[in-house]
Amino acid sequence: MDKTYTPEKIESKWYQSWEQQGWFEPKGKGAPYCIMIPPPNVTGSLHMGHGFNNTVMDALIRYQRMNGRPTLWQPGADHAGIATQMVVERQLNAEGKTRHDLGRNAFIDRIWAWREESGGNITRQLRRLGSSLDWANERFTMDEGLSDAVREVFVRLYEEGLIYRGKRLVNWDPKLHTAVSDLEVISEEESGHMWHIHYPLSNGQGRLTVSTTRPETMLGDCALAVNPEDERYRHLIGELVELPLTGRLIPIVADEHADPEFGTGCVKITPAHDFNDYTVWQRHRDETPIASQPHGGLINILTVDAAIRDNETDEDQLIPTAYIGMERFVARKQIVADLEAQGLLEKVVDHRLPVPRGDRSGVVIEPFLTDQWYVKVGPLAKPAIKAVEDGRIRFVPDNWKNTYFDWMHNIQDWCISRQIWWGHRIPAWYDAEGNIYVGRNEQEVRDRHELSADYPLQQDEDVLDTWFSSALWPFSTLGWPAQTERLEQFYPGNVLVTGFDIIFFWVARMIMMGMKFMDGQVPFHEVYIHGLVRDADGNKMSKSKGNVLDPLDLIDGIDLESLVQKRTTGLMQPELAPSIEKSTRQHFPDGISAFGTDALRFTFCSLATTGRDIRFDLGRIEGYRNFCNKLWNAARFVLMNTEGKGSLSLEPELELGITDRWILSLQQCLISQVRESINDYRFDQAAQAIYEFTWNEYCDWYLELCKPRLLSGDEKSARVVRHTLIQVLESLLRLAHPLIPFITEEIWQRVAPLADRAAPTIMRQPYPQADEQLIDAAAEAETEWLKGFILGIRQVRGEMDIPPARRVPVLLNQGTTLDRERVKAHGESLLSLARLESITWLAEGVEAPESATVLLGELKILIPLADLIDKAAETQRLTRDIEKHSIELKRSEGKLANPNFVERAPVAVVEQERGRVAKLTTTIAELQQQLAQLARL
RNA sequence: GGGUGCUUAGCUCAGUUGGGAGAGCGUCGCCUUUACACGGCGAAGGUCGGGGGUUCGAACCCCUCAGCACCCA
Repeated sequence: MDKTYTPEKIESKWYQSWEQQGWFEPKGKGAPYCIMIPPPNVTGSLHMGHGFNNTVMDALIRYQRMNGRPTLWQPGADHAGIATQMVVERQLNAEGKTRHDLGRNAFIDRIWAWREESGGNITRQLRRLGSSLDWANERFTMDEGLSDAVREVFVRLYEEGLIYRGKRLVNWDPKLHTAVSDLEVISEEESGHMWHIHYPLSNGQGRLTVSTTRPETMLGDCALAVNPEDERYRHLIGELVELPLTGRLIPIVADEHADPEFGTGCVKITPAHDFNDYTVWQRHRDETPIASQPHGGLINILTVDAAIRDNETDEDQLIPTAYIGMERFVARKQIVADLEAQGLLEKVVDHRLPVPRGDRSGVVIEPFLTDQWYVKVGPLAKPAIKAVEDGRIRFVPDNWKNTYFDWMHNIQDWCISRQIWWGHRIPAWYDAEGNIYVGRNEQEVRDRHELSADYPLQQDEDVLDTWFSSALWPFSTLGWPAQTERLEQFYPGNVLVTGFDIIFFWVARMIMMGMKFMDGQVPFHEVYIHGLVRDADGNKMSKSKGNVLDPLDLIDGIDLESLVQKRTTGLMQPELAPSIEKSTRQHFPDGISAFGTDALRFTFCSLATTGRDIRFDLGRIEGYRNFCNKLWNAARFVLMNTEGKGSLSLEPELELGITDRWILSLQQCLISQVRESINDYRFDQAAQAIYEFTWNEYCDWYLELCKPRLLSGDEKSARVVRHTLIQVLESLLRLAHPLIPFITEEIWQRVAPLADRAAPTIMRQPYPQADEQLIDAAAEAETEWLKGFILGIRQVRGEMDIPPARRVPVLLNQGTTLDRERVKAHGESLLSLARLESITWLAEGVEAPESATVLLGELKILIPLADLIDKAAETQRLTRDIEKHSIELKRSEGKLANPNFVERAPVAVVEQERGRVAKLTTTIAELQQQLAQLARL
């Protein structure tokens, strides 16, 4: 083995071999275990969140696979309708073309071509992460099978009346020219203004002042509203005002939507361009003054580009000619200017307001009146709520169910149509009369409705929301609507692993759809919600902030210039490049060095606590790379001492020593702990337990304790050591494999034959199980004594700056028979680990020389000062020690002096306190005696 | 406005049912001791956000205040 752990040498080789041998496929009998991958966007690339998410899933999958269960981790990607279309449109733009130049079919061909090119990116990343996905059954939401499922679900829901088409206000993205769902709109507070505008009363007796943040929409006003309780305006209800710039007369209505505290307390109602106004309009639309407005008051004034539209032939001058064709913000400026010129603008005040933006395009979303398809969610939500309420689905951590319930209880109908080309085309056909025919395909529609082959039908131009197909993922990937064996075996899945950001988008919808189409069976029994990966400063990682990290860059490393390059190209807002470059240079002055997959995975695991934010800083991953190196070198040591050294089995004539029994005992404890932690999704605890055992017990103590035994010439003892070294390491490798698959496989291949366990892969070896027989409290106690002895001496050495090369003599005084036995038994270990020159029992009645003292229970360990130790330093050390202990003693005595404590606290606690006092008292006495002696000499 | 979560060592975070606060990184000493300097040994460092309450006893339970973050309207 190489002296230093070099991950790149082992990682690609093993993954290829695993995949080729088919070890990722579900095999065997027993209870199946299944996880569906949250499908990444096919054209995207994995970010740290994916890395984290997939590490956790792979750890679970490898764990269960080693437990012998037929294990399926279902891979695949979704088609990411809007995002993907945007990418390809940008490519076209760069060529000076638009999608309309190509036409629908050619454009879609082009997207498929792009998918071929970019889809491999994600799967390559997943492979580099070590993900043991069942690649032979990879799925894509636009594949034929999954598209069948989409059509089937659409038709069935439509036939049940759970999908309908309606003209509604939607969130309209004026850049992408499509409706988007509520969830795809991000509302954040931005600086804006509040305009106070005068609307003259039609009777010439004054005016009413309204406050608005969107003056340009006034062209579509159908009323003003005041609060019915508002004394200031009550007398005006029912009167008419003149809508400035248009001359149209509109009524003043009473509605609670008008907040007397907000602005002037008088608000304009523009139902076609504001969701709240729309509901106001619904309440008042039957009242004549509003009903008699053009279009019944529901007046749209914008084009799909969010520019002021032209008048229709029968509308006369509804929209003033001056503004026609103006983009919305240009129109705003002009309208405000015109109002001001007419003396109708009272004032403009600065105002912070939430501005809705499309999560893909970044432009301000416009409420817009269009025909769209909706899913009526209420009836689907009911059983989905119940499933979580009665525990058929469990959220981990549990409190996320509240988030789920909140949303499910207030759920809105889901707008599922998108005015784009890339996606599942809505299986609805129209005839010239406006009839709608829904079916699995055109032929079915014709057959069902007895339409002749030449009867003209036009398919709906729109496609479905990507999440519509993602919602079917847990069963569509398994072959549904066909009743396949895989579906039978792996639905429902065991756990869904995801971040909390898509509980609404995806988790809830999967539950609804799964239960609807799989006979009420939930799609998974547990939902493990983990935190979101953030940068070292706690900021969300995003391309526009320029703080994203590619997991592969942590695995392979990247130099600074390439990193800057990567972060500053392809930006939606190129003007951010300089600041991104600056902060990148600041955060990564030397670029990123190569840490390897295992170190990255171990880091992710150790960050998997119950919190919601996961800050990722390089210090952590570096530490775990060092851990891998430690494991590597420990293995190297073990192999150096075991390979070619004859039989390593525990022959009958051999007997385990104390420390052998000790490390084996600890390991059983570790195994239970790790199993428990993984079962609870506490990968941080699993990782920490493995780290701690490997480094702080196995390497720091067991390996060190082995050295003198291997060199002692006692062949029996050496054989026992070799046996134990290899057994513990072999088991440890299996235990750690789900977290760090590559290094464990690489080492295991060398180690397993020595432990009589040779096999083609560690992946399909049994996961370790604690053996109660090996738990050995006596060995643990004795080893603790041994460690205490050594630590005491090391402490003195450390504090006195005695170099390790300098061996020191030690005198022992007092102590019990047990101490004498133990000193005898572990003499070699003590000499070696504490770097002693000699151990001598002080003869009866002989005065001890000037010494530094360590207390180990009754035993006094003396290190003669000679020329080693500074008397003043030792005095200081003792004094400080006495002080420390005295403070503790005082506290304990205080407690015991309180009768309430003695009476009411449990006996064990009181006893513990008494024991503490006794021990501290003698310790302090000993130390004081030592101090006095030192002073006397 | 409603909701959720957070505040523990310089930094990032653990902390089981209430019974003497821990880790990693960083810092400071000593050390090329033959697996490992991606290392070894030792050390320093905390009023557990503030205040109040319950309790014999609170980082943990309750109330309150402050700050931060996120979600929903």
